[in-house]
Amino acid sequence: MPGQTTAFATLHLDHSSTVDRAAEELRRAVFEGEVESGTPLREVALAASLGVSRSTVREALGVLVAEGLATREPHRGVSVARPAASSVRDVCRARLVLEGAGVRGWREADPADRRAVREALTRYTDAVAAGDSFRVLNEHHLAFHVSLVALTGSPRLVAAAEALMTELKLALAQVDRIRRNTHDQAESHTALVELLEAEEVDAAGAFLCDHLDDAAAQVIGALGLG
Amino acid sequence: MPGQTTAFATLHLDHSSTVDRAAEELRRAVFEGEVESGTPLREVALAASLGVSRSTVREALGVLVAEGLATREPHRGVSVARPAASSVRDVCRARLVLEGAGVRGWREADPADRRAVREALTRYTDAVAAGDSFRVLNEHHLAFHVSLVALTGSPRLVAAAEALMTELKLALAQVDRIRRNTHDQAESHTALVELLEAEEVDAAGAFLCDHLDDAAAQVIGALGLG
DNA sequence: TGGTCACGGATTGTCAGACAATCGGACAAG
DNA sequence: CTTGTCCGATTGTCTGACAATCCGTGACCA
Repeated sequence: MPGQTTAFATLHLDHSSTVDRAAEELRRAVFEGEVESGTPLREVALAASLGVSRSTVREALGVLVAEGLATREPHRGVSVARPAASSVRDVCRARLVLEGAGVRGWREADPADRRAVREALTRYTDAVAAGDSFRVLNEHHLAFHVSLVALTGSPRLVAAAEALMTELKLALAQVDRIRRNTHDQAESHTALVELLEAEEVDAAGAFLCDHLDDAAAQVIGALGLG
Repeated sequence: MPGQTTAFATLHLDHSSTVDRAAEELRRAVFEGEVESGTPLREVALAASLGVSRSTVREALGVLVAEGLATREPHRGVSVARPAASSVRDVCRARLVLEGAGVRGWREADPADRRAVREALTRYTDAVAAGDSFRVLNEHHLAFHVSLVALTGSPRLVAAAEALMTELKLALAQVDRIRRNTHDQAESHTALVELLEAEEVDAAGAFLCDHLDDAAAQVIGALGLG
């Protein structure tokens, strides 16, 4: 029966639970900047607002907390996490380790993963050229960096990198009005990939190191945490 | 008012919630090998067994799932995760990146972190010499490896490493009767630290690479997953 | 024989409502 | 300025309920 597995490849069905959708809605609200950092997320209010029960809200809040987007204090509830300068620095240091490992492994990496890096870059630069919204630019930008980690071929490192990016998106959500020069960013990334294509792995690593240092400094500066 | 902050520094109070204790008990049961991998964790049965409500059990199960110790399939419930050969390999590859970063940073690391590595090693070797149980040996062994990651000074990388170790403990729980030669292991770790003390960072990195490859192969072999 | 269908028990996902424990603040008293 | 007490708000946990879903079993039919 050839073709059976590919026959209805375009069909979808939403298998998401109510908790998933609630968590996603909360994430969106956080990234969209609808709730400031530090805002307490009251269970009853959210339940009423989302039209679900308190149990469901509690579970969704647990997801947010596990992702690091919110913090829970016993008997005091969950509030949107407030990014500190130290955590931004730590995220970037950790990223350097993960992405650096990917960059160093460029030569031995799976060709498919290398192709994914190129594609992530073009998606990003295309979005910049198209003048897309700040949020989708961030999305493509961070996806590119994750694709570097994917060069290691390790799903767990990719998952760790995605967790870091989530935390970073939280910080970026607070500075979305402070538009950095995304065009420069895009060029910088193109240069990085060109170094990789030339197999100048060490140079690419050094480049990445500077890039992440810059990123940390910019975000911290924009947050006014100097 | 000098001394106020340090006055009652030794006092403690258990602030753990029922969910925390339930999750801890489940973890213990998993690591102790009381439940095999793949065993379904039924909510009502656990609630009755632990003497808590189903809501509490559900939340505790969510914690286990988030830690990777169990997997949840929609409408099919939570079961103890079954370690695959590929995941063991991936965990070790990821560990190599994290621990390798720590080892490479030995020279620039905080002296306190370096001391912590030495202390973790002696705790491990002491436990081996004292003929401690298999489980506490694993605990000390993995703690040593985490202390290597801590050389990076990044809490997030340490957290990621701890997540990996949790997954490994799950796999090790299944082979605890297959006693590996832990004495060799201890000597191997001592050799690693001696390389570090001599600031032979590259040699230490290569050593670590071999060590982790061995570890992966041993665990996979013991699991009979070839 | 082999495949489809319907049924019933078991389990999860979600809900509603309840109550004690805890927290934060206001306010009085020493 | 510290201590003690009260109160409203909120969380942590429990109980009970119900629809949706899954899985096995057996009937039914080509």
